[in-house]
Amino acid sequence: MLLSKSCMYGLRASVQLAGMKGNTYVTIRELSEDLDISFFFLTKVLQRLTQAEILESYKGPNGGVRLLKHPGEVTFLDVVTAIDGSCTLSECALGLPGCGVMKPCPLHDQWSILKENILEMMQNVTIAELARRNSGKQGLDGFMYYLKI
Amino acid sequence: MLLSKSCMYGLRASVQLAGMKGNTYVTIRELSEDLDISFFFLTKVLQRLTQAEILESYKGPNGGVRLLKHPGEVTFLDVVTAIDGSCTLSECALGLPGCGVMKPCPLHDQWSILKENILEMMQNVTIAELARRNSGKQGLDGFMYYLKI
DNA sequence: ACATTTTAAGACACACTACTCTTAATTCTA
DNA sequence: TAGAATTAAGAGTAGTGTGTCTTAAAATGT
Ligand code: SF4
Ligand code: SF4
Repeated sequence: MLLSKSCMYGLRASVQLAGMKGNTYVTIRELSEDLDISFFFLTKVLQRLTQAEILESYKGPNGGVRLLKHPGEVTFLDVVTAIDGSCTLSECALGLPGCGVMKPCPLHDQWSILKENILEMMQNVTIAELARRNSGKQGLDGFMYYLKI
Repeated sequence: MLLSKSCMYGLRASVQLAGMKGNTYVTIRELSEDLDISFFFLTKVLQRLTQAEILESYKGPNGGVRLLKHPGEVTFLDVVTAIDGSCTLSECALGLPGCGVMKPCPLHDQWSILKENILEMMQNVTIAELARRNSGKQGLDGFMYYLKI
């Protein structure tokens, strides 16, 4: 699996938040129900996004989490690195000690291109764009489309 | 990490074997020392390749493992699937339940192309080709180049 | 002040990967 | 036939990711 489950959950939550009108606090309980993710686990994941200053949290009644930055300025990669650390793409094909550009493994030329493509996509796609693509499917809001039925 | 350690080790061993003259049995002990991999762990990994009929093993003195097929007919993907099962690429970006072509997630169009590129590379690159690219580096055989110095 | 709502933080269990070691089975050689 | 070499199979350990729960802290409203 390229991305960890924590990452996927964080992405789903971020996109869901980006797709909501206004930027009010949403409870993690509500998010977890909409996205069909364990409340306890999602709480842990979103704490990392809060620490990374991608989300902002507020305790107490009417509290919850919300996006701290404009969704157009938060990239797919931002969320992934906030959760999984500096990306799962650091090592790769043969995982040789001390490999790299100076000492490329026999797959490096091809592999580094593929890796670059993935990284580029992650850097170019914002959660605002994902939310936009995700809106208005069969009248169901956001990810409900996938989960219901 | 895209590939498991077991996979990387299996690939390194396969490429090393493909790069050797003749197709004689090589002891796992020797392979483990050349590739700087734990003997015990490499034994486990290579057992899977033997079960998958990519390698052939022979017990006793002068025994060891060797390639069963011609290295030009064993792809990168063959080795990966033999070890990690039907590939780490099955799920991906958002890992939504019931997603896919009919119900694409907001990243599917871009992501499926990247995924296809990786799969294509894995299917097109044989261990013979990797061994060829890996030969004759600074006079050191195969992966010794990376490990020594 | 007090009860309620909500996130934060930490402890815990489970599964899986990575790794280690022991024993059994097979084969060769003397 | 005895002993050494070698892989096969299985048990055991450590660490990490995933998931659950409990307690603490903060904010609200009465
Ligand atoms: S040489 Fe390049 S492709 Fe090969 S393992 Fe290192 S970073 Fe990856
Ligand atoms: S819709 Fe496509 S890209 Fe998205 S998670 Fe499913 S298979 Fe992956």
